[in-house]
Amino acid sequence: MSQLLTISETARRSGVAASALRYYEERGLIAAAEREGAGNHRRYPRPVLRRIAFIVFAQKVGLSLDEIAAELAKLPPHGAPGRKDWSRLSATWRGRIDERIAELERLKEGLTECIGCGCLSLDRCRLANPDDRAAGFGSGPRYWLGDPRPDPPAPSAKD
Amino acid sequence: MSQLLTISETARRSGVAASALRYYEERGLIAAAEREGAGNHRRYPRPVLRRIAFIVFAQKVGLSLDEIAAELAKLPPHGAPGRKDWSRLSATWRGRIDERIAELERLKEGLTECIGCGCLSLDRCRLANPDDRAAGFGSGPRYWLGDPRPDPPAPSAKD
DNA sequence: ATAGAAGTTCAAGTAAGCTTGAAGTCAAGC
DNA sequence: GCTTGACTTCAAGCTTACTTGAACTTCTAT
Repeated sequence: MSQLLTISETARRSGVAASALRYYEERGLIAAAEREGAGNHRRYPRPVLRRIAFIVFAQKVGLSLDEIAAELAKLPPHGAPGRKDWSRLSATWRGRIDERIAELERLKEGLTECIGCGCLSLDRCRLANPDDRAAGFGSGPRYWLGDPRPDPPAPSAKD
Repeated sequence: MSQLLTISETARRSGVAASALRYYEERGLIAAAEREGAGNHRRYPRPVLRRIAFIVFAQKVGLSLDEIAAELAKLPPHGAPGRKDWSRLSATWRGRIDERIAELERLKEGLTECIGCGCLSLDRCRLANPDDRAAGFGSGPRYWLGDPRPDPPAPSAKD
């Protein structure tokens, strides 16, 4: 077993399906070595495993593949993120994670206060919890996802 | 303006697009009143607004429309959840929210410990952070989403 | 030399949660 | 009575992140 890994070995060792690896390659997140002399088969240099670990981790943080691709593009094509890359990223990611946690905390509050009271008012909830879907959490109706509201909520009888 | 709301009014007041409301109705999450005498136009009883608020909130908590439908099915067709429904639900939901928060905290830890050290090892990350994608957080490669691993990670040279 | 495992590409399918478009109906105001 | 806008249904499209299948090639072991 050489320096270069076959796709199935990479899949086995990373825990990511071969089809996903091909997909990542197509999207430019990872790259195989020259295929010369390998009969058109992919051969991945070992550091690809770190790149894959990076991808999986970043997805858990909530980044899309596009965003991850943008980060990986700052590295050499076959390089994996090192210490300094991490210190740069970890600040950003930590911020993102904290935002998500904060959102969840607000939801928990809403569970008792805004909604537990029995009013379950959209107006109130929106006040207590404005625009917090922007982080790409869940899917939901598109208005709430950052589209411009066509009309502000009418100041009407409580519903 | 009567007891019954048109779809566009409901949309405006709930902040949810009319198309989404029709979709919710199709999925059985909400129901219009009899359409007799309204020329086949939908008329929603006022409590639908609370049901919609419920739906939006539940989505933020991370429930799928199927799960939300299951909850709403326990209510009368035009009724909105009241105090007692909430106290039943809030325990469950709070648990879910707490799980997600815990996962995010683990990720934050991984940011410094497991990965910040420079190893960025899949094996280590998996040990520190096992199977935590089950909550439907993010998408990622399917193996990590609860599919059986075809093979345990080989105890090999560190990568 | 040849079976069978593993690899390749490309197109199409999947899932969720909607949105959009086409084609037609209904209703209110002038 | 006619236009305009709101409404209807139904089918198809969109997005993300992959998976699956078909048809074919290549490596590995016997």
